[in-house]
Amino acid sequence: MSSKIPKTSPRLTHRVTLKDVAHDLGVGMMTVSRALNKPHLVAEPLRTRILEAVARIGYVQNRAASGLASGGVPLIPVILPTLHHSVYVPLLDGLYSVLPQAGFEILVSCTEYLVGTEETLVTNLLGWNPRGIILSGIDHTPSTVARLKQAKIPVVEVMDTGGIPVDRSVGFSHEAVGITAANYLASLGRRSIAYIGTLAELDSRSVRRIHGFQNALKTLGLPEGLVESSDGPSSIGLGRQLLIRLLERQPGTDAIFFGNDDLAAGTLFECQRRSIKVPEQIALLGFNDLEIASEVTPAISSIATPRREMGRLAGELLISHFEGKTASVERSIDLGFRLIERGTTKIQL
Amino acid sequence: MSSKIPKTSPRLTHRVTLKDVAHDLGVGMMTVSRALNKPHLVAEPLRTRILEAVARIGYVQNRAASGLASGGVPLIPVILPTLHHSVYVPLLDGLYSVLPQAGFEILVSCTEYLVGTEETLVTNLLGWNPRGIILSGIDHTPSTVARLKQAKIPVVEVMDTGGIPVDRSVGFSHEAVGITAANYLASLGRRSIAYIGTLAELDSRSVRRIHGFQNALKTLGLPEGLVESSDGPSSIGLGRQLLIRLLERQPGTDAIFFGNDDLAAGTLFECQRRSIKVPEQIALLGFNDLEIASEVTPAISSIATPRREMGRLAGELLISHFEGKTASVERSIDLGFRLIERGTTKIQL
DNA sequence: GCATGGAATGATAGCGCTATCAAACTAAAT
DNA sequence: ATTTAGTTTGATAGCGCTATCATTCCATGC
Repeated sequence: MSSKIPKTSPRLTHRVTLKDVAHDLGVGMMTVSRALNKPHLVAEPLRTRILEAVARIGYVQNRAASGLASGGVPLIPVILPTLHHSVYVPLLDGLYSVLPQAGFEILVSCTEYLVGTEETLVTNLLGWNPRGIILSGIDHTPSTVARLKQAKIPVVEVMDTGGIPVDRSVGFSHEAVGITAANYLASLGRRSIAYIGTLAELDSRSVRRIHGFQNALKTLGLPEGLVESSDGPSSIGLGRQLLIRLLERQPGTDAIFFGNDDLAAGTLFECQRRSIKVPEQIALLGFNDLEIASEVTPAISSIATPRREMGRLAGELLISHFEGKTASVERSIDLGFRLIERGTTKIQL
Repeated sequence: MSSKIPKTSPRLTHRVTLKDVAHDLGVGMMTVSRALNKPHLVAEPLRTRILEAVARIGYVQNRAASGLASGGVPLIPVILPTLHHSVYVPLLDGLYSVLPQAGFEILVSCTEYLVGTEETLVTNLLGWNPRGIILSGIDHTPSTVARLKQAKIPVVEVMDTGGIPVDRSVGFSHEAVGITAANYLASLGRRSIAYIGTLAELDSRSVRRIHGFQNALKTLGLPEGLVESSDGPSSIGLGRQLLIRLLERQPGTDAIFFGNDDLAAGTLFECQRRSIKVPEQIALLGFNDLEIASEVTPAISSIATPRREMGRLAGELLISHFEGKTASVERSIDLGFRLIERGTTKIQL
């Protein structure tokens, strides 16, 4: 025995492998593999013995080996902008409500709106040979798009519509949101309407929202909406700060549309501190319908976005793709949005 | 053409492999692999040519193959309770501030406090052969612990201290938090002190906090603290509801300690709606020092927890382990916490 | 001139698993 | 009994990469 030194290095301590389980039972590796992955292909008595042995020995499938051998990993990477506010969490919820039960694992990554991050992430994530991928937004660098197409896997872009999706997209029109916001605030008789939001370099959705907003104001013959923005992540405190800056620049502002509800909440709190009457003096319209919007007093009017629904649908699109019945669905799905009137735009009885 | 049917199935379309790059340049695969993973081992002119070819051809490393061949994946899975509130996001920030630059990818999973999830997740995640793993909490099923030990990789448990860590732990004592809260509220002259929180089946940290809280009250000779809890995820709205239930059960409550700041905010909002004076009639003490606590008026006193620091330190512990200099550090690190007095416990000038 | 040694590159053998095909066995049909 | 078809199991060949060892090529020093 021990005649030769093994060719391979003494790796991290020897792990239990399929072979160990197979030897233990005196069956072939393939049978064990089947019992685990395609149980219906193994006859009952054997299958039970195998599963029992697997549990007893503590065998855990090596995902790298499995993925390599089978040419792909049952994994769906999701690239979100950030988790620093709760905006994208419902999207994950939606995904989690359908993908795991179809046998897919979800891998969450965030760009934090940093330039170049998406491309790096996409490249890395595709290295796993995932079965599909979910991105947020519809703006990607050309080489990112090339990579995605080269990967020949289904791609779903969420959170936005418009343009030609790489593969499929599920979202809503941010431009339309901006228009709706402007028209609504104008319909309340407001004339000096501003926008408060964050404006990270890569946040083209905000840009489109602002674009729609400004255009609608122009169409209405109203003065150009002042945009007060910062590049930090959206937060309550930032909403406070931006209001202060805004009022310095344009004290007569009588309505504000926000890029996110936490900003609106910050502004509301600052207004209360300064005894500015909301909505009498300034009307506030938030975005995303986060929990805080409905919980403060007065409750913040907001534009609700179908984030959970988007996640669910994105997941379902992928699943139906894998089941081969994908042709029927249109490539770009617009889920719309909903304006919710609350106390910061309407005087409550 | 098409003389033989290939032995292997026509996988997902042929991907660019290392071999393709090597052939393109007329060099060995190993040299390409080195140029990518250990650049210093490849002489300058060749290295540049290789990297150029890689970019031109669009080669992406197959992570499964790489992980299989090298006996592990530069991946650190992190198992958190939930992302449904922003409590754990700073922890991720801390991890992201150190692990990626050391070459590790982070894989986030959540248990959502569901029974059995952690064990399943640990099993699955270990299947990737990660180099280390980060868990939250110090309570795991025996078989989870067995699996972790069997994996022979560094494990860091965050968010809690006490007991014997599987490997290492970084956190603070929830029991001590409970004691501090009770003592502090009592020191303000409060006598009917309650607790409002969530109490998911697996949230042993809440249990320990409540335990410390109740014990401290007993030591002080105060009536047992009423616990009003729910098993849903913590939220502003839930804080409102739980206050309503609490006041029905014990109208004379003059101080409340919360399991999370969003609950405290909900209670504050409900108090304001009901014209209950805070802090005069009821003092509120939150937990975690979330942004909302400092932004509402009156600002909510809270117990700040070092979540970002925990993440950073957990990451650094792993890194130093890989660098072999791990012996010096104690196995369980207590980072403590900090009581922040604000308007909901002290009348502001 | 010829060892000596280091640096750069390449050939080879797996890593642990699954797809494939072949074999063995069973049951039904002829 | 013998074919036919279906079911169950096993042997084998990679998946694409990296660890290892062998080889080649130079510059040194004696």
